[in-house]
Amino acid sequence: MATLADIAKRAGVSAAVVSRVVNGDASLRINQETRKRVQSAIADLDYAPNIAARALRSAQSGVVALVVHDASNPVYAELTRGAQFAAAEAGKALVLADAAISPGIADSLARLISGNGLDGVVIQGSDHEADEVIARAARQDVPVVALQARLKENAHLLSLPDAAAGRMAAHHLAILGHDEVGVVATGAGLAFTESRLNGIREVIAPTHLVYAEPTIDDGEAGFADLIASAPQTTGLICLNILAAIGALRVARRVGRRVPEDLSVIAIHDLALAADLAVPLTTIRMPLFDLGKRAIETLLSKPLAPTGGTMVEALPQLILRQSTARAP
Amino acid sequence: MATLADIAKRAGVSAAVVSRVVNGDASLRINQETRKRVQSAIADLDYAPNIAARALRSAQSGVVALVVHDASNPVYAELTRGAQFAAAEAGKALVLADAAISPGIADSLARLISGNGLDGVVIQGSDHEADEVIARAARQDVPVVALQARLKENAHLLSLPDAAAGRMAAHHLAILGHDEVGVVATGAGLAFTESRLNGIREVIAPTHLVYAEPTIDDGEAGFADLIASAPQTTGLICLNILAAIGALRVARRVGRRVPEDLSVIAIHDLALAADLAVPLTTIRMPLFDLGKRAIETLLSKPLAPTGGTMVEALPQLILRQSTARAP
DNA sequence: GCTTGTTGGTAAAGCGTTTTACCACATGAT
DNA sequence: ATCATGTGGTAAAACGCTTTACCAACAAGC
Repeated sequence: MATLADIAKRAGVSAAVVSRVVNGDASLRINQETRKRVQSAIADLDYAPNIAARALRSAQSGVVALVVHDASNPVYAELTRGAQFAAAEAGKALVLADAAISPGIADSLARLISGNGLDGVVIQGSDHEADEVIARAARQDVPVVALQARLKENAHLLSLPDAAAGRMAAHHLAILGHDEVGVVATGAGLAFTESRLNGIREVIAPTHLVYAEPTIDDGEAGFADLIASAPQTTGLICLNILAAIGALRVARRVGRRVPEDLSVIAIHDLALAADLAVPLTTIRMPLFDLGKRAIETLLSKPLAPTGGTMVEALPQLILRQSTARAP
Repeated sequence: MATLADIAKRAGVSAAVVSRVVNGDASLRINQETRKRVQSAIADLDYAPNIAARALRSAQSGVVALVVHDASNPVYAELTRGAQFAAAEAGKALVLADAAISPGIADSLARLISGNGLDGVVIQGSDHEADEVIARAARQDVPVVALQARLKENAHLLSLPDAAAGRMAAHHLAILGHDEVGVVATGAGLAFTESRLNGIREVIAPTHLVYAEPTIDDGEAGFADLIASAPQTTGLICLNILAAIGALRVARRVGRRVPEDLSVIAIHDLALAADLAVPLTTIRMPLFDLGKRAIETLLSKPLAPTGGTMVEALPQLILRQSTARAP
């Protein structure tokens, strides 16, 4: 409502002074009296700088975007929270874009980016849309942090400790004596999937591997295939907890008792995992940290150029009742 | 990168023409040839209008905010998705603010609002922070849609069919013959809680009522109280599914079999409800619609002034295995 | 020759900030 | 007097767009 000029008039100074007071310009030499006058004028008139004018002048929008490919996946809720936390901390607004829910989101983002409406974008998933957004961002010198993706040109890559998670899951089954271990993998062809699988392979050699989408339904189908072709399986690692829940459904249907006949461990944790028909043993991943670090990395100047880093926090084994000694 | 002036120069016209072409100004009389020239200049230079300049000039930011009080609550994920859908549809960016995760979010929002950075805000929950935001928005003529709240000055209220949900839940237990029905209510003092309770009371008279927060832990504590003071209870209505999951934990702990000894029905549905130790019978609420309608209402001109409406979609009974005939 | 209308545009004033340069004035030292 | 040295500011030009008015040129009607 009130503008810089209004404040200036009321305080009997020029707009420039007000601007520099508001922004805490250290190079401004000002009398304490004058500064007080300006400050009370600001308080009196309840002044707040116009966002658009500031953005126009300074070529900084104060907005960052988080693109996820499916926000309804509860696993990513933590990620989003972490990102929100860091964005709030940095005084930036976070806009959320869900590729699944908003078709053509890549276009809108591209328009935002081209129009200088974004100070940075965090992008999760590495499909065609993501590539498009990254390319666009690169041309405008908008920093990009890619999560859990393959190393890209023009983007800083941030990863979870996926190999460690794989190792942990495999190790847990190994010490329980399982030597017929199947894997339901999700995210075929994605970098983090490979890391998890490599982690597993460092410890044991899985006897069977199927790919599925990270959903309950698809985990169901995937594990049905697996158990049909490898009925001797006594241990199962699911790279995603939703897929594991699907697998649990199948196990019950085909009469495998969990954990007596079959041990199941999943990557990613959920509060509700404790309340499932069989409380699920999981590897909790530091997703909050991932989201937080993503925004922090994005906003750090200078942005580490096209590098790759991993969040420091470690995965954590959450022991519940879906795993036991091999029969 | 390219500006209006660049396009104008390349097409041999004035910037005004380019602007009006870009915005599809119907009152612009222009030769087809000229229009083509402008359009190809735009394509050639890959022009996109500068968001900030446009926002400054037109006093419209193209951004709407959605404030939820806890985004980690899976129940509200659907709400958020609906809002995103509608925002994308309308070509607006949606910024997400989580009161739980970002302390002082009210202040940041206030600053955004005062700085003309928001075209509207949807706010869920009705605590002090919410009131503050609403008051601020009102002073700047920024439209507000309040969800599931008490009717406010200066805000348009949008509700779920809460009374119907209450009726449905109660009716379901009633026809199963339950006459000792307890209620774990959430959101003490909130309007939608009262509506749900009223809906229940239209059908049956609950024999016992406790209040809890809509979390698993609190549901646990709440139902523990209830069953201690009203051990004859055979039917339980939880106004929130997380609370119901907590109640299920207690039931197991104290040796009440669900549904043989105790029938449990909850408001709000979750995909995972089917995979719980006892698959939970629920009333699914049209949360996606609520989010979608919220944004649509916000953006409709003129905004229905300070009224109240309800989403049209009805609650839906999702029958699973936590309810049965009264013993 | 005058009005009247139509076509196809243009000029220029902002919108509210930020920032770079510049400057008036006072004080003290030479 | 003059020169330096602060002190405490100011002027004005952008930033890129939208929009209101206005207008030149030409044709048609009479």
